Amino acid sequence: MKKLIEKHRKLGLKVTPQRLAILKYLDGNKNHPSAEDIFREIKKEYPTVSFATVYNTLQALRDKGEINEVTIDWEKKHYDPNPKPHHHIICTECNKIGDVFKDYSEALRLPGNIAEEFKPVRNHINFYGVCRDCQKKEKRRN
Amino acid sequence: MKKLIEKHRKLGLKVTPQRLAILKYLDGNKNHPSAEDIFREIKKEYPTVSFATVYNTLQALRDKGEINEVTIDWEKKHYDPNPKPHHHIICTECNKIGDVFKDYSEALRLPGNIAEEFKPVRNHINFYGVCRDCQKKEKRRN
DNA sequence: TTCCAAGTTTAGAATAATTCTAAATTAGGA
DNA sequence: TCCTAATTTAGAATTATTCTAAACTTGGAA
Repeated sequence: MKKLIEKHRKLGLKVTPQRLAILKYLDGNKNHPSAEDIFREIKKEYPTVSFATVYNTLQALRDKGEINEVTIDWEKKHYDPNPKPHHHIICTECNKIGDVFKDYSEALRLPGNIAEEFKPVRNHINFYGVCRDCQKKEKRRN
Repeated sequence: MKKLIEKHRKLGLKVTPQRLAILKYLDGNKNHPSAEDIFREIKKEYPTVSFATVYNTLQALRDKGEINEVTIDWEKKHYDPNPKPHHHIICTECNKIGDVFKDYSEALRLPGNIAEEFKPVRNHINFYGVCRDCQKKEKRRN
């Protein structure tokens, strides 16, 4: 709590109550919330909070490298407070997102012809699959 | 031309003039056009064509597996008439998209813990980099 | 060749995530 | 305590995409 505040002051971010609420909500959160998820949560404590505040804060945190924008869901961005690079898997049935902590970088060399056209900087793997819950539902249907 | 028509009739798609124009525009196109790119092109020949037609056709083709939706650009979808699975690289400066034809699937095993939670079905790698033109521009600026 | 049902096209409205605006407020260093 | 730069807010704007419902076409069948 104190640490959260100090950490963000040091980053040059003013710590407003709304921001603090967002920081607390994100801290350690493994659910890959969307901006709306965050907005709804913060609204409970600060009923007048606006979407702009949520987006502003998320952008500031992203620019400071504190959070990752997750773009595996075409519908909307999700936010991941784990700034360590990693990959994601999404359930094609329910859109649940999971983390994939494994460094594949050795294997991800670009073929020569395209390496001439582009200087690669980073990469991200999107895995698509079916989560446990949806596998169960599938079975029930059959 | 004749082949394009026959091929799509066989897929159960009615071949209208607008569709044929879209098919011809996409055939062999390596530029990863967006829906708007396609719309603007078709509009030259069919000034009353609507976005709905472009999107309908693209969806039909996608559902038949004839084209791939490319989602590497968060701003908008792009369309790739090469139905063979492959990966993409996007220039972080100008959003130009390139194809990466290499099968990485052997290397992309999921770690055990996440494999218990999700049954993987497919994957797609997004590479981010800087294209030749933008590398040149960068140099000029320095 | 003609007919017709199912599929397609169209203009425009609707949707939804995100960004912008400009005025009011607040954090936090001096 | 003050002050300025950053932040918040409500609401409007933006943008890609989807939806709607009426009019029109396609292509197989009679």
